[in-house]
Amino acid sequence: MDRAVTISQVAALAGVSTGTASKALNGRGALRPETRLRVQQAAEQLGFVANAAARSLQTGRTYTVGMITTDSIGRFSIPLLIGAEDALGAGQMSIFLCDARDDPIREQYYLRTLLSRKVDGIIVTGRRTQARAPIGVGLPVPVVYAFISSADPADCSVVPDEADGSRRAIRHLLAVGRRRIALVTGPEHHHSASVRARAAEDTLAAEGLRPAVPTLYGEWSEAWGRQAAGILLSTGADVDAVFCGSDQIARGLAEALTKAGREIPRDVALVGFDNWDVMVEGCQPPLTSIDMDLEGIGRTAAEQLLAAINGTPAHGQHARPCRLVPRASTAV
Amino acid sequence: MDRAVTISQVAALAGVSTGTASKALNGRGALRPETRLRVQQAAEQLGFVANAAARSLQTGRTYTVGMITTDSIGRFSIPLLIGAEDALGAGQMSIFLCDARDDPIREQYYLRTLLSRKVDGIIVTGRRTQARAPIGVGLPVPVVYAFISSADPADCSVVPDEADGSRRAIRHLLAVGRRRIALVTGPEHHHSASVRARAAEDTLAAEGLRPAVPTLYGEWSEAWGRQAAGILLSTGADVDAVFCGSDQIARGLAEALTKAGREIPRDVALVGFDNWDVMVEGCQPPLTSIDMDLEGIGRTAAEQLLAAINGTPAHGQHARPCRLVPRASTAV
DNA sequence: AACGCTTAGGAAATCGATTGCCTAAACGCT
DNA sequence: AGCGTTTAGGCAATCGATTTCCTAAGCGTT
Repeated sequence: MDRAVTISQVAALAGVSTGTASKALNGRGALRPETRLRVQQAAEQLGFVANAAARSLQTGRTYTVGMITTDSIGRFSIPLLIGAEDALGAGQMSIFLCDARDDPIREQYYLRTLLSRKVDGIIVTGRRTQARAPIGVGLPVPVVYAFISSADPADCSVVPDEADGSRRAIRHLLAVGRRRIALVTGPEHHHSASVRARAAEDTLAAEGLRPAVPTLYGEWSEAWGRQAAGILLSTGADVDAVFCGSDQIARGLAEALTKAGREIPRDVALVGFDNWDVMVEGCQPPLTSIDMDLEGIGRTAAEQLLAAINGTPAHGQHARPCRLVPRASTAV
Repeated sequence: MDRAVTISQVAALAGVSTGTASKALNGRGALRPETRLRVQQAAEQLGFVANAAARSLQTGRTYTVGMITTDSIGRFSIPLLIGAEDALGAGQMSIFLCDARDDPIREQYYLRTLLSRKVDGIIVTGRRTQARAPIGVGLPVPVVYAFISSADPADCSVVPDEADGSRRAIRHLLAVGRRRIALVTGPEHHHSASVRARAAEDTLAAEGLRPAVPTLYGEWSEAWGRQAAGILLSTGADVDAVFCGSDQIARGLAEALTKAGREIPRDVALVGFDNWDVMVEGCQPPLTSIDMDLEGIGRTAAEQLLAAINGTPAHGQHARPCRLVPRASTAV
């Protein structure tokens, strides 16, 4: 545990004033190249690292951003975080991660903390059931919502275009020759579930088709997928494909259908949603799925935040397209 | 975007000096209760939040810690992070999350950044095949390794006692009457795989038993689990239980065994490792598993870090016991 | 030689909060 | 009434780096 090195020590070693040392290290001012070099070597020798607090006190910038996950840090937050880090890391910014755990009190507490730390901006994220209330109004720093969206249209939100994902899934199933397509998804009150289902239905309708059976709403679990398989089988409906609201549902369905003697994809083709590695690869056969490109969303959100920090804020909701990743569960 | 409120504005509004305002807000000095209240109300009214940079410049403490994940932020990092946040949040500290992505250059870069931000301490985490080299020597702040351990025994590491987990798994299988137990796990060169396997073998040996077949090493995947099932069946060995090195392996095994007509747990009991919710619950039947209590490890690591920050550092490797979570796959 | 101009680098203010020291007022005591 | 003691709160230094302004030295020119 050494003692921290300050710029005055560097200046002293190089035989200059602290002001000159600062200029030398930051490439400012008019200095002889030789002096500059001398200071840099002194800094190197002492292992000098500038105190960020002192610097930000002077400059007003901290080069930090806060990331508040409103519900718990989960599977979805990781790629978002990685994407954001990518975009920010290049600009040398650090991220404060705050897990509000779906508690408004915690959320406001974290917001306060971030403001006291004078972050340059804030990214708000979380799994969405629907648009959320803005985290604050008249905040002294820009805020960008990622994955989740703000109810205030003046706020900047970056979200996946889930309807686009659904359309891709349905078009893909149609392209591989399926026509009797069923939809199995999560809770009806969940924004993602209803948006995805509706877009799928609309895409079918555009082809003059309807779901093979009325859309089945349930939960986001494998258990529900298995249960839904039973329901589908029991109706006797002649289904040749199922578009699922999540990979977990798809996987449960795959398991139960296989057990009941249906062969995937020959008898029934399957498409999931999320493209969650362990699920799509663990599924038998491997699962075709829709990828929301969460990393891209994280990256875009961070870029929007940087733009806002630099004075050119974007507004409104930015929907990013999804991507279909074909695998054996829909192979022709 | 309001302008930030400083303590001088609060002081002015309350009609006192900045020094007095500071004392009033921090409960220091000798002030009339009435004055204190007046300042507090002024602060409230203006929405004053102290500038953390200015404060830390003066006090030397930043109330922030850095968390560096050496390999990518993954499934294991989340509970660790949550645990750490728990322990630190209570003490009002914030966490800088840095993802080094298994790149030593990035790692050193992040270390530098954290030091410039004068974090009070650093938690290093990551999944590793074995103990890692210390992240730095003679650092000006305390460091605690979580989940992963440092090769330097003088460093403080908090890790799961994986051997303990294995013993619990084997004892549980013995307790439910199994004797012909097979072991299927990850790559032999992977520290966790070998430690878990060896502890399991030793526990069996202590009962005068040996694994039903030589330990099968492979990868940490469901695919390997399925493949291993095939191997077990083909040897014709009369196995009545399998202890797997991960939940994914166990799940693959469960699927393949069921398909081959074996009933779980009647014919073969299964124990996994990690207690990963989606795996243990998705498995049919639900999987008995070993929980390493990652949240507890994160919490303990943070507590150790706080202790070190407060001047009483711990040294050496602290192994924390695991927990067996019984489910249907080993039900009697 | 005297003047003006450029260049290199120093001195000091500044950012915002904390804190040690000091002083004026109020109080109690003889 | 006078003196010592307590109390309340102000003043100013401080943390470390940046930045503006300023000055001294060095140069060329006539």
